[in-house]
Amino acid sequence: MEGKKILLVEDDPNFGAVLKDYLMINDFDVTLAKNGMEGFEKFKKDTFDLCILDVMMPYKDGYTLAREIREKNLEVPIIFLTAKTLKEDVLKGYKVGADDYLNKPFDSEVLLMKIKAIIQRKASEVRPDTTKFEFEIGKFHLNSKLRFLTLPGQEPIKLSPKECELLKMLALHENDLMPRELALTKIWRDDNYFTSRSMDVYIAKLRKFLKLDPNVEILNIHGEGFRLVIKK
Amino acid sequence: MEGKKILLVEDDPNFGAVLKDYLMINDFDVTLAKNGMEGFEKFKKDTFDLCILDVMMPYKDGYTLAREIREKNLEVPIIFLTAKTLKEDVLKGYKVGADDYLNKPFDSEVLLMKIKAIIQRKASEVRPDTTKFEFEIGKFHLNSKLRFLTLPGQEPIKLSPKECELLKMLALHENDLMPRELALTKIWRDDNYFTSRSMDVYIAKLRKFLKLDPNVEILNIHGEGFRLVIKK
DNA sequence: TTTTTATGTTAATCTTTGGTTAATAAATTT
DNA sequence: AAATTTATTAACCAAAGATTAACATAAAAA
Repeated sequence: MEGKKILLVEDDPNFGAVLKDYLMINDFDVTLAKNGMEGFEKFKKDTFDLCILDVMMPYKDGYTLAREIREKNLEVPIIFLTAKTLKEDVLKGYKVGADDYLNKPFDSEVLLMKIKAIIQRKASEVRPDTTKFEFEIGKFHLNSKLRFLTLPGQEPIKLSPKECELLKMLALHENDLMPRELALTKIWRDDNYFTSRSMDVYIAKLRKFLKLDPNVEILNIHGEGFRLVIKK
Repeated sequence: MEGKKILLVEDDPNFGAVLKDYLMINDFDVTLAKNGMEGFEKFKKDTFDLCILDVMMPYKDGYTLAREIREKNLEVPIIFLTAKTLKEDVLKGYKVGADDYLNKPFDSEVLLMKIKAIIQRKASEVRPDTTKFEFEIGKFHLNSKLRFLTLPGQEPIKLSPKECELLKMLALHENDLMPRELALTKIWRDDNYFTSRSMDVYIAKLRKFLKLDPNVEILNIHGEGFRLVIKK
C-alpha cells in the first residue's frame, strides 16, 4: 500500500495542501493540481493509482475532468469530493464512472479507509487488460495489445514493442505535446544521449508507417518532444 | 443487469417491504430476511449477486453477518444501510469488507445507481473459466476433459496433458493475446528460461496438429505471448 | 554569420527471443 | 522390467528487435 500515487485535484489551496500533507503522512505519493486543466496535464504526464477530484472547480469541473481521464484510462479509480449533497451530483458522479463519493466536510480517516479499500479492490481484481489499448489515428486503427496498426483494406502492420509503445504514447497525447522525457523515462526507462537517439530512430520508423494517411504526421517540437497531429 | 439476485436483510418490516418492492420494480430478484440469523440461513441456501445489510438489527447485527458472509464468500459485494452516521461505524464497515455505505434516510435512486455500479464492476472482473472443456477451433473440436482433438472424418488426435492445457488456454483467448507468462504460471507453475523453452516445444507440437485446418494458426507476439487466430 | 545543439535517416551491429529437431530424462503403462 | 508416452533440456539456426554509428540537415544560440 506504500508509495501508491494519488492525483489530488483541488482548487482551494489551503484545503488542498492540508489534505496532501495528510495523505503523504500516510505514505501516499501525492501530486496536487489546483484546477482541472492542470490536473489533466499532470494526469497525462504520469501514472496514478487513484484520482481524488474536487467537483466544484473553476474552468473545468470535476466531472469534465473525470470524463477526460476515463478517455485515457478506463481503470484508474476516481473519488469525488463535493460540498454539495445534491442527488443529481451524486448520480452524475456514478454515471461518469466514479468509484466513490465523499461529502465535504468529511472525516479524513474515512477517506483514508475508502482509499485503502479501493486500492485493495483494484489490486485483487484479476483483470483482463482493461487499460486502453485501441486507438483511432486518422484512418488508422491501433491495437496496442496485439501490436498492430491497420488501415482499412490494407494488410495489418506488425509493430515492435518499442514502436507500439511510442505510438501509443503519442496517441494518448494526440494533437498535443508528448514530451521527449516522458517517452524516455516511461518506455526506455532511462534518459540519456543514446536512448534519445534510439527514440529518434523509432520516430523515423513510425513516420514511415504513418505516411499511408496524409492527414497524420508526427511533428517535432525542438527541444521539447513530438506532436502527433491528426488533421480532420 | 436484469434478474440479479439481491439478499436484503432489514429488521424494520415496513421499510424492508418498501425497499424490496422498489428493487423488484427495477428488475432485481430480491430475497428479504428480517434479521441476521435468517439472513445467513438464506445466504447459505442460494447464490446472490449482492447483499444489502442493515447495520442495526436485534440478535445479530450487520457487521457480524457480513463477517460470516465473507467467511463463506470472498467475492459477493456488500452494501451497508445505517441510520447512524457515526464515524466508527463507517470505519467498521469498511474493515469488514463493505463495498459501500449508505445512510438512512437515503435516496432510492442513489441506492439503485450504487447497486448498478457495484454489480457492473463485479461483472467486469474476469474469472478464469475452469469449467468449460469443449471448444470449437476452426474445424476442430477440442474436448479438454477427454483430451481429444477431433476433425470431422478424421481419427481423433490424443493430446498429452500439457498439449491439452496449452491448447485450451489458447482457445480461451481465441484471437486475442495469450500471455506467455500466464501459460507458464498456470500450466508449468514456474516461469523461467527452461519452462519457457519447454512451452515453445509444445507450441511447435500444437502447430503440427493444427496444420490440418489452414484457417487455424498460432501466431507469436514477440516478447508477449501467442495468439490463436481462427479465420472465418 | 558562425557555431553549437538537436533532429532525420539509413545501415551495420549486437542482443534477445522464438522455431525446430533431436537427445535425454522422467513418468506411466504394459 | 520393458515398453511406451510424456516432459525437459540442449543445440543450432532464424527472425525480430534494439542500439549504435555515421552522416546529413534544421533550428537555436553565440
